Amino acid sequence: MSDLLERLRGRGWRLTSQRRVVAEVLDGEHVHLTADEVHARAVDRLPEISRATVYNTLGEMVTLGEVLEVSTDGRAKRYDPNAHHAHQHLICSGCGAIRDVHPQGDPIAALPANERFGFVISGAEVTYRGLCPNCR
Amino acid sequence: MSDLLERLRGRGWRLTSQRRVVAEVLDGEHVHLTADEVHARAVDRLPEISRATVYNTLGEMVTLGEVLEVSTDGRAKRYDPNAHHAHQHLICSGCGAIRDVHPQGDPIAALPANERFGFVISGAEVTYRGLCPNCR
DNA sequence: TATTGACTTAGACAAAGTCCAAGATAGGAT
DNA sequence: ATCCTATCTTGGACTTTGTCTAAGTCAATA
Repeated sequence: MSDLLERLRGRGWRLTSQRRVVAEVLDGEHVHLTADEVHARAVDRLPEISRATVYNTLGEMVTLGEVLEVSTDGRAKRYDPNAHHAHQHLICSGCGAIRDVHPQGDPIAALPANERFGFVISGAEVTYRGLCPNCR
Repeated sequence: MSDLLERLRGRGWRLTSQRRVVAEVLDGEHVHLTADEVHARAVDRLPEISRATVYNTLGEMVTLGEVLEVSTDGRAKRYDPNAHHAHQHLICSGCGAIRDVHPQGDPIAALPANERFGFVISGAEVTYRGLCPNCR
């Protein structure tokens, strides 16, 4: 069983075939899929799995902090199973390709106290935009 | 006429009443409105303006670099007329409030060459998350 | 293996955004 | 000043993305 499922089971999740398949799809390809892309791949393995279940399952994984939601383009959300390794994203403005990247330093440290307006900061997401070698 | 409209006119835009109203709405409130919120406010001034025109107009302003699109929560895109002053966003996880913030340093400089994968980087967006004083 | 609350399903619904063909109009040409 | 025409706008249908509900199913415990 994948690490992901094992962690979820440890939190009281029922281990259903549907959840297993969603986890396998996320673990299997290290790309950033949309919910409907996850559903399409899940259907290959479990033809009767419903869209609602895929949406529910992804949402729960996000709530439990096992998967990250990435809003890349204002269209469909994408799901990133790499939640336990801090990283940011680099997106090609031409073809939409996404790479995980690791900038130096902590972006939160770059925000001075007088720019925090009394907020308690919990995180920072950095999205780099550019053109990949193919689209240049 | 607003600076925004003047710049757009300089680029060959026809100055229609609809575009004037959209620009006025964006200039008038320095908040980050969704397209439908812009439409609702535009209807107050020009009752027959259509949703499609508001979407078109905002999209063109974004293409021309006069307005920024901000994907805050994976739902509706928000539009930020402050495109000519570099800034980032701080979003309250509780109530969704958005503040413009100005972190120190250039986030692009934090991405080492060996993490660029041959991309030509054109920009970086930083989204800080946290809880505002009211939601704490 | 019986029970039960959690899970899944299909389909309706909602929200956000795009597309199209027909009509209107800004701004240059006359 | 008026005409012309490419550009712009409109309403409505359509698509995409996501949520909700009620009824049926099943994993895990006893």
